[in-house]
Amino acid sequence: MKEELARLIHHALDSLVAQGVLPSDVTPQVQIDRTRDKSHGDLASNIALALAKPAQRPPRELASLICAALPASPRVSRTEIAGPGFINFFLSDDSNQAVVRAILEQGASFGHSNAGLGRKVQVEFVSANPTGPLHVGHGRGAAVGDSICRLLAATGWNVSSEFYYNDAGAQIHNLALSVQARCKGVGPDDPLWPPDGYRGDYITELAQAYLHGETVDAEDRHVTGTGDAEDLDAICQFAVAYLRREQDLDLKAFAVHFDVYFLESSLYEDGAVESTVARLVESGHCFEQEGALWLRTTDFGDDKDRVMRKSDGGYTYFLPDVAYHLNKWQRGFVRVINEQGADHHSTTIRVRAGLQALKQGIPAGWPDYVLHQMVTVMREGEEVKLSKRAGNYFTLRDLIEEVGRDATRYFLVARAPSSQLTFDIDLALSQSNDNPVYYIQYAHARSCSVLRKLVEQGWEWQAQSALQHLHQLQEEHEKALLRRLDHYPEVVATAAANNEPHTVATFLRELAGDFHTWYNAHKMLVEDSNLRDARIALSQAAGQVIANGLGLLGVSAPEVM
RNA sequence: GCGCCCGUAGCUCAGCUGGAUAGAGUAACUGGCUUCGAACCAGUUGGUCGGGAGUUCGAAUCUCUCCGGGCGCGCCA
Repeated sequence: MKEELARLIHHALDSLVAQGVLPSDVTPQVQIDRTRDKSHGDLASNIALALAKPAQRPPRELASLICAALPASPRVSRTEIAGPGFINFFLSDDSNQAVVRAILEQGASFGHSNAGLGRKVQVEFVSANPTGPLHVGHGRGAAVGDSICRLLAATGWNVSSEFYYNDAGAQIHNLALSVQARCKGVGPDDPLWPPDGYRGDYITELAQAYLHGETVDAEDRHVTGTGDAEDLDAICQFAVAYLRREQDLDLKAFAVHFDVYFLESSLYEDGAVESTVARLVESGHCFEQEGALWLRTTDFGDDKDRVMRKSDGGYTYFLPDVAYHLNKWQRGFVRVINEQGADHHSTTIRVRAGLQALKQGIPAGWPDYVLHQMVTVMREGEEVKLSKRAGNYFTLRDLIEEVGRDATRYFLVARAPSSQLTFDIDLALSQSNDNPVYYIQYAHARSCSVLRKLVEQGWEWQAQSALQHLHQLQEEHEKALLRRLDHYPEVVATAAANNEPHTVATFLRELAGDFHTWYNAHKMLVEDSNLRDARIALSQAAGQVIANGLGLLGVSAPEVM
């Protein structure tokens, strides 16, 4: 519809140029917005305000000239000039009601588009090291990252989700030492306890499983404990598999799936790290100092240079990061989105700098980063501390078990990632019935319920014939709902383009509100069969869009609650 | 000290890449179920969009500056 209006306006502007009202050298950006207030019509353009200066005419006068030059369209019922010079467009009933037909015909694919053109996009998220349970911060990453995947798939991208983890570094060594200590009956308060050991209770359980010779089936590996407390390598293998499996279970409970698990160790095994170093040296952006090899990342906007290879010969994490992202580029992902906690934000400029130094033709802003701010968990008015090495965890699993998957996902994805999030457990528990997610699901359940009721009363309803009667929808509440539904494809497209799944959540809250308001104001199962058909069609359409939108957030749309 | 993020109603947060009178939820108060599901709806109260300056027809939104909070500043990952 916006395109249609833009075409009409361009047509009008052309004729004004021909009349000499407008100078011929202006190339206006025609902007068309949805109006916030329905008394301003359905759509509005600020074109007269923007062109007032080059045209040397007052905006309102110019607006009336533009309106006069607009070609007639069956989709526009009238125009109006308002405020400082806005042109407001009131769309025809046919135009507004057409969305119901589109929704019922397209069903689950309504709102989908093809902006991605089938191109390859990768979304990397969670990427927790297998050293402990997933906490709520990981949950936020999972909810946001997974929704971004769903949005991209809905907008025509060929999506691959990826989980990157370190299975061989210093933290993993600490993990193995911690498990070994527990195997030997050494606790955190013992002098023999490893200095940076993991103190959580899950380490004890892990050690027991290892000693009992349990077999662990994780997503990408299967390991049986040998029970040998002296074999640190065996302990390490088992511990990684064990915690991977725990994380798998959490992610499964959260309805999050990964296409690829990428191991940091593979970058060393296949020589990617070495070849990356060689290429960087070749680039001329490296230098040696105090026995270490540095990359001059300040050449690419970093505030200080970075060490790649330490004086002891080992690599810093920076280098595998660059090698990993080169690998992503080589796999053909024209777009990559890294969803991470904001505490990693300093890596963004570094990774991009490293990629630029490689001179592989990688765009300067590649990859995208979505950085979510910290999640603070409150319980009984106090902050729950999330310390990795202390025992007092509050895990993602705990949260899902307490408030449910749907509510957890909705809460974690409904806020802009750039805002800090306070997750109040008591609130989520005690007022779980007032959760926005239930409010939205209830609207969906109601639309299903009405259809059931209709059948119970012996009436029939068929989409095809109902669509003949859409002109019956004349109530203001119905028009508001139609406007909202029509907005949905644009919400999805914008959310996908900007990596902003929370805007879908906001939209759904508003849509559900429109639905509930209408539902309470007007009876659907009326005697007038034409009106009844039309209202059920609208109700079905609203239910469909709610289901589609919730699907993008990984939240279920139950038919009965 | 430097970098990134944030500051909007008592509380939790939206605000569509600069638009018209800044919105929801929650809390408080007042109403609405013999009628399709009251997990709902209608209404009232609640604001110096942290302060100040700038850019322009127009700023919560962009720029600068100050104040306040979070995160990060390692030859750790």
